[in-house]
Amino acid sequence: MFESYHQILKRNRYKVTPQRKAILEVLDNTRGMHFTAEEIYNQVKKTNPQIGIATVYRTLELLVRLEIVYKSSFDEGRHRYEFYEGDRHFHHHFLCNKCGVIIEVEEDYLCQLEGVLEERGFMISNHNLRLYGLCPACHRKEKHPETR
Amino acid sequence: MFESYHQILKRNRYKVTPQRKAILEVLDNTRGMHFTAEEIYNQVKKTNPQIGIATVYRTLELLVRLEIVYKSSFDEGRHRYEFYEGDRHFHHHFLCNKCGVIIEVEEDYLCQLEGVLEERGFMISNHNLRLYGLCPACHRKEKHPETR
DNA sequence: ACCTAATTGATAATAATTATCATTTGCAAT
DNA sequence: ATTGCAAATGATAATTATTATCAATTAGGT
Ligand SMILES: [Zn+2]
Ligand SMILES: [Zn+2]
Ligand SMILES: [Zn+2]
Ligand SMILES: [Zn+2]
Repeated sequence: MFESYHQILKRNRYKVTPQRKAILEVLDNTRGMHFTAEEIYNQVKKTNPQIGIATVYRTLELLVRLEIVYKSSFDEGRHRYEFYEGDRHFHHHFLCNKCGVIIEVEEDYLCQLEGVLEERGFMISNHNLRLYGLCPACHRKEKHPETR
Repeated sequence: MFESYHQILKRNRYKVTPQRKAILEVLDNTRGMHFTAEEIYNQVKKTNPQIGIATVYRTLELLVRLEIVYKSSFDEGRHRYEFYEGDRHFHHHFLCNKCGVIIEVEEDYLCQLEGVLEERGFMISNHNLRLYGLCPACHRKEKHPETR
């Protein structure tokens, strides 16, 4: 599984450097999280203190190009990265307006809409859906404020 | 209709300046379009050559705060603005991978997904969906390249 | 062990957006 | 109509995420 990223790099004639391995390891250890380049940089520095942030940006772009990593914007003025789990139709993200948590939503439910559009002549290759509101914890607190 | 924006500004004790009127007018004349701050700046300069781009940014932020204007990111490294048509559940956007056109999609089709999440304890207040692929024109050309 | 093109780290450059601040102005009260 | 002043503006500096540059280092094939 971790070996396979090694293979993908070799197959595309990219070198397997300690920096690239360290960045892949951080991403692998934080599945389900959505980290910024700087957050990944700070994680990687723990094991590779000499690494430069330019290498982190370059490596992330490479991994995005190789479709190993998915790059998202949640409109915060910077990007977040996570392992690409291999679905062309990627999972959705729920963002809590109160606590800021990002929760992944695996259900698709867009097939119907995409079907309508394809009947209309579109070809849909991907989608990006963000849902906003209150996560269950914040929603519960809002309904029962006395339990705070 | 244009009067109402005047009213909204006054009601919230903001001054109705020529710059704000000019920016609202540009947005009003380009409904269905999705312009960047700079594009709006260039439009407004035609009637108000003295305007500064800082005023455009400030006014757009104000209008977003007043929920008159909606601000979107299409991951191009800058934002785009359009009149908020008053729906809390905003229309979707289709982006053509080939010609770059942005087409609005009015159909919702997210109620089912949002219902599932609300059963799970979430409260969904808004969503943001971007669809990617080929617009009908580009899709047709791809299927019949000889007609180019 | 050697060679060389790829990679790295430091840092400068870029570009969108925001902050600063002196000047101007909308508008409410006179 | 005139005045007073907080709000708004325009010019521009600052900020911030990201990209480009380039000399030094290194992975991986020979
Ligand atoms: Zn929450
Ligand atoms: Zn995710
Ligand atoms: Zn197209
Ligand atoms: Zn739109």
